[in-house]
Amino acid sequence: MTLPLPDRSARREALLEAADRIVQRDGPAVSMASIAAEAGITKPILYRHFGDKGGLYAALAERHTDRLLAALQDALAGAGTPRARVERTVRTYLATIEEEPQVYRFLVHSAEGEAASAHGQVRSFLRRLSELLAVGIAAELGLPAGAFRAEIWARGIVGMVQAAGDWWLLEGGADREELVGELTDLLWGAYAEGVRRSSRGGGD
Amino acid sequence: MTLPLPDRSARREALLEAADRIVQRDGPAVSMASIAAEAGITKPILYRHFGDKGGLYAALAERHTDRLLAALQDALAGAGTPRARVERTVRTYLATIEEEPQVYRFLVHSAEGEAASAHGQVRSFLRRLSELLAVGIAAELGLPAGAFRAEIWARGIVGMVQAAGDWWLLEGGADREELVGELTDLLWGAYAEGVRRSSRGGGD
DNA sequence: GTCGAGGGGTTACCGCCGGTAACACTGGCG
DNA sequence: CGCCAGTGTTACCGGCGGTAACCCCTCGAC
Repeated sequence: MTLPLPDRSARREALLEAADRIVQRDGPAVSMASIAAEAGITKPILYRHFGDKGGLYAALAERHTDRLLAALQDALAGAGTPRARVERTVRTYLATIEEEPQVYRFLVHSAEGEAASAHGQVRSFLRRLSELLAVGIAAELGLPAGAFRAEIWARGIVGMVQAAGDWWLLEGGADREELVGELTDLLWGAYAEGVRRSSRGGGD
Repeated sequence: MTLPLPDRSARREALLEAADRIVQRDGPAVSMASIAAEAGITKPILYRHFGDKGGLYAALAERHTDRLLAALQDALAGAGTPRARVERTVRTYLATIEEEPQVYRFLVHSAEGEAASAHGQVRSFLRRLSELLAVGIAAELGLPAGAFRAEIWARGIVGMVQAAGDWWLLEGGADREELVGELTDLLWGAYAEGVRRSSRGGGD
């Protein structure tokens, strides 16, 4: 391997996959030593690659976050009536957290306290999702970027779906379609009210 | 003091107040040693009183949770139109988290990971709030206790307000009344849609 | 071939945490 | 006086995140 990036990058990728395995097996509260053991190396190598625990968590979260956000964006931006798009997005979210609950727990739980890396804040999954949604909502309602209303709505909607999904997940995870229906109704009601109010005037 | 509870209870109260001071000063991630130092004693006494860190956190959270839940219940159950009651409840919630952000952070953050006491799960603030709201919603919609819809709604509503409030708080905390208005609109729209759908049939 | 230089890897450590065992002090009681 | 119970302390354990110091293997220069 005499590539521009000899094997640093591949090594890093392998380490992240090892970390991923161990997180999926033992949950998000995992020690650096156990990750290193899973990767067949020792701690200092991990630290040379990622700086500190926050750095590793951030790198690990970024991969999953990118993937999940892309899926959600596709679901929301696809074809269909607005209501169908909302429903599809909710379904995508719930299906993902049901299929990979450990990943989901890691993403939601990691940014709180654990993953405050030394160099710069880690924009967590929920934060990035909210930011994306805020842009979409502002566009949908004809509000300027960064409008207070759009920001609040995005945070509120994300929080609603996250909280409901969280409860549903640890309650057993049955009846996914029923949950999709309920959440879509809730969001749709809120959305309709918002459109009504927004078209009535008062942007920011 | 020759009361039925000699001074065990008073001592415990004093320890909790010391813990409260130190949490309000240093945030929710506080060591047992520093709490003990603030109380003027050493660690083993703390452990004799509360078992483990989770026990102390649970006792500390319970006081604040009881108080906050009572205030919210009063706000929701008071006089006025349904919309006014929702608005008043949201305002109460936001005012509280604005006035005591450290307490709020402690309540929301503590139950996640840190405060899993050895003897029994700690029903966190958000969980208790959701349970209360679920009962109220089920009654309001004429659904049986524990109905899936009421549970989902309660979790979703709590999550929405919590997420929006959280963002607003760390974004500077300006314009509380505007946030109250936005959240009330959102919740009201969702609620109206739900009533419509619920009266149309389909309970659980 | 021999010798340095360098870098990937390890061991062994630090300080802090939650949690606990074992000991010291002090007062009542026969 | 000896004894006991309770209360508080010191001193420790294992494990964590994080790091310093060393070790050894390779590679190029002479």
